[in-house]
Amino acid sequence: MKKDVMSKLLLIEDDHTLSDLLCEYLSAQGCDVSQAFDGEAGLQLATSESFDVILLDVMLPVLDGFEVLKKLRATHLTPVIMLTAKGDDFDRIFGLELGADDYLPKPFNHRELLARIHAIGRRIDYVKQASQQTQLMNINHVTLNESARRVSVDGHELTLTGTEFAVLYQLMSHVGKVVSKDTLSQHVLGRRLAPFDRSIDVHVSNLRKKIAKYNDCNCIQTIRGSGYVFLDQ
Amino acid sequence: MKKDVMSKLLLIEDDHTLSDLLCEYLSAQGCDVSQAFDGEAGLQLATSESFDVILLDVMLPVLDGFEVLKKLRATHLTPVIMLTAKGDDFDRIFGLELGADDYLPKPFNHRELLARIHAIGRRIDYVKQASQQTQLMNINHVTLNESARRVSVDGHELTLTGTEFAVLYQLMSHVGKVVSKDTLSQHVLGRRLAPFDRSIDVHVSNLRKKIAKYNDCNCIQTIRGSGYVFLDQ
DNA sequence: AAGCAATGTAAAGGCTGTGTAAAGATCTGC
DNA sequence: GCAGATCTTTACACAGCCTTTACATTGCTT
Repeated sequence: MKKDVMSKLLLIEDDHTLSDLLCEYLSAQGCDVSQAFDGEAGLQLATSESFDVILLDVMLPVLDGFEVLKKLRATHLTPVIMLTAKGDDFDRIFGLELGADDYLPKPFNHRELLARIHAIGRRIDYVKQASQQTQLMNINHVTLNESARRVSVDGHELTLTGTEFAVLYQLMSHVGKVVSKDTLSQHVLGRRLAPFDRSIDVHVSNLRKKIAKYNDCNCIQTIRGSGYVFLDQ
Repeated sequence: MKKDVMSKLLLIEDDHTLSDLLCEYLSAQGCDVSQAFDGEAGLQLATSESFDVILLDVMLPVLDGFEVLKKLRATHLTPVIMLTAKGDDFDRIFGLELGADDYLPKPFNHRELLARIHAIGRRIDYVKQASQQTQLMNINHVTLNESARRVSVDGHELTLTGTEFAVLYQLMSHVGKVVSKDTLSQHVLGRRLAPFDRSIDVHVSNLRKKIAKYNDCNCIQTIRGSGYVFLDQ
């Protein structure tokens, strides 16, 4: 929901002045921006780290933007917004058909760029959210009914608070996957996890206690330094 | 990939001539297009059926495009591409910040519109695909599950510390390539490698010991003076 | 072969993340 | 405005594990 902040971006642009300017603006808007100044360096970075969005200039030394995009798409699905001085249709269409997500002709308004970055992030969040929706889950002795907001353990109904339910729902809808405390905090409490904030720990502790009353399956495991995971089996 | 054909579209546009023209073109390209000629009718259709993408003109009778978008977003997450005669920045930014996925100023090339429709469809497919498949690496007897943070050797589950997992992940995601200690230190420990810092060596040592317990494949090799490499087979 | 630098690895603090009880703050329904 | 429920903060105990240290070993250079 508040993913707006902290997009991890890669800016591939050979004009140092423009690159620094953009970098400064986007950083001020809460993005984490990495820079590359030619196609090869950009591709190298793009394939070795993972970014939320890549901003890719078309006119680049060493390897041009289209080449970078083509090679990147051979292995990676990272969203790409192409930037270009050339404003003609053909270029735009070519970029989009090669697999770019968006295309922004220079000169552009910085705020429009940010808005387009957000648009892509938002769409991805929506789809992820939609694809994880399930009504009734029954995993490892625990049954969770999403729409009725009810949970039972081996048939024994639990009395959970809203937050406890939300935590359990997050964990159960990602069975077997580690869910970070930050993710939990954002989805359950609606805020980033602040240092020394122990709320999530306490909710998990209470949740475990309530579940353990009827079955000591230890279904909620701690992954030190990473988060919590709901175990299947 | 094969989503190219048969996108289900809703075109909300009051100019009948343009609407029919677009409709004809998009249909010829294999899209299933519904038409609405004012904002209210469009919103009605948009909320009662489900579309892959909605093409929304800004200047509309009864309810303008922004209003339609705002009301639609209250309940639906359908992708929206806004179309407008007004080319100014503010309009575009406003639309994007309201929740539009893309923004295309008139007059536009039909092929560009199609390319942008496809770009959105493609992104959605990618995300769906990515969010339902667990990232599994299986190299040289070692299986690593990224999202669950679990590792097994010939089927035997390993108990790794967070740092050991991170080191192994770095090495395995660059199979066959030498990863320098400095790179490892930066990605795994979050700091440059300082002189006399032996942490990485120790973690690699512990990792090897744990893996060797189940299979002495010596998959992690030392490249003296350069770093470490995870060997395939 | 000697010497040096890079690496392997066991062991020992010491720091950090986590569990949990209890107190304090905030919300909610009446 | 009150009472009860719920959430957050605080505090302390504890375990895990990261780093350091020290010494052994390896491999390259001359």
